[in-house]
Amino acid sequence: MTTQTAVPKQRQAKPYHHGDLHHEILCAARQLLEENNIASLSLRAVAKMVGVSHTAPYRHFKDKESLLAGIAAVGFDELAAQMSEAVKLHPGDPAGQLQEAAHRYMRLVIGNPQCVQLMFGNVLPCDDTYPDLMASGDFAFDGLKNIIEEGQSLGIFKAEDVEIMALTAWSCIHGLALLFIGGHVEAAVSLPADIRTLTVAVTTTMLAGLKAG
Amino acid sequence: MTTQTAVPKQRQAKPYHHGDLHHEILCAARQLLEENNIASLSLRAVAKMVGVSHTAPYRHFKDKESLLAGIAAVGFDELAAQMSEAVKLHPGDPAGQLQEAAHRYMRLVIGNPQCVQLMFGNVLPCDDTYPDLMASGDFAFDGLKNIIEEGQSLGIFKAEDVEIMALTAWSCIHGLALLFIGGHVEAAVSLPADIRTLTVAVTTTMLAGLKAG
DNA sequence: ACCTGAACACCGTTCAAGT
DNA sequence: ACCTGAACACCGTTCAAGT
Repeated sequence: MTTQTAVPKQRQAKPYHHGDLHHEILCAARQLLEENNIASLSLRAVAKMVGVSHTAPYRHFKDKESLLAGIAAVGFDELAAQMSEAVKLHPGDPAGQLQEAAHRYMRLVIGNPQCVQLMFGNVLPCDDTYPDLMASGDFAFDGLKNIIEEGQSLGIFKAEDVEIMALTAWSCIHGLALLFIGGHVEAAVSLPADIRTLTVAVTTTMLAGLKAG
Repeated sequence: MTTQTAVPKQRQAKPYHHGDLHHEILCAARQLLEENNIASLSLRAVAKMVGVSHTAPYRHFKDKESLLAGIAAVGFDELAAQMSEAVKLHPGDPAGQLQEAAHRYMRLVIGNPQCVQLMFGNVLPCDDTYPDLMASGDFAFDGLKNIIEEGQSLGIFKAEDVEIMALTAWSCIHGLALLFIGGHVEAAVSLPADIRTLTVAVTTTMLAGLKAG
């Protein structure tokens, strides 16, 4: 009996259930979220998909809201990763970094529309209930500010308030992305509605406003 | 008995119930929507607030979704009204019209954040299930295009694609408004976070990009 | 015509109980 | 420690029945 108890726990064949239920619930919830909309995501459906009882998720998430916050946090992490990737791809070229970041922002939003609605749609509280939620968002915004500052020091961007210029750039592409996934761009623009063309056009106009006269 | 039946129906003291239950339900739903978030709006709570049974709303709205679409339609109507108001206030001054429209857009979004999330948050289907929903949105966008065209004919805006320029302007202010009500602007911008200042700054930059070189 | 009440299937959450 | 099943209050929706 003493030798049996020495066997490492994680090597036992599915002792009760999964090895990483936390992660599995998060993945299943993300998938179900994108399949329908955010209102019809049910904790019980997530549990059924993973194959556990409908009360099992409460071991890993305090709330339904807490699970939603977990999904949103993954989304913000991916957003921050895309932004730093855009910076790396165009060293010394702030305008190119901004264009690249815009395209990646659009691609991420269009690829995960419901997750984006969760991240930006006033579903989670803005206060510090979920501290790690906003952390990645702030990180992404810091990257944006760095791009603006580099452009200013190179003399190609106007020498105005960095935060406001960064916010302007963010607003532009964020607005386009959200209007697009809401179907409002297709309703408004008659001709091509090609995502890449639209992104280039909007970003170019925005850049023209940011650039030094 | 015959004289009694001649009394107009709407004068009888609350014969069964209200005179305009449709409108009352819509108003109560709007109020409850803004008090909490969109997920926790319940048809039964609306019915209780109005003072009817929880099945009465089904006489006036096919669905919960149909009620939500009704709320969103009111929002789009108000948006369109604000936009045409902005045009009237600054005749012959497209740049001023755009600034005015931006301020009114911001005010409306900040005043009814949950309604805006309903209008633009991928809650309702994009297809023609609710035809009058997008109609007001299109009307507002047409007004925006008219402003751009007037600016082009006056020679103060670039002579590029009107729809894309209008979409750029819309994206800018829409993005700022949605980031603001999501609490992301306060998290990002350190200093004033004054709405009017931000709106002027973002709109000015956007206008600089739209203007002819 | 317009509204009600019972009924059904679903949901989030809690809690004592199982291994 | 981790998971289950019964239980509770709530929800959207339907339908036969009331005035």
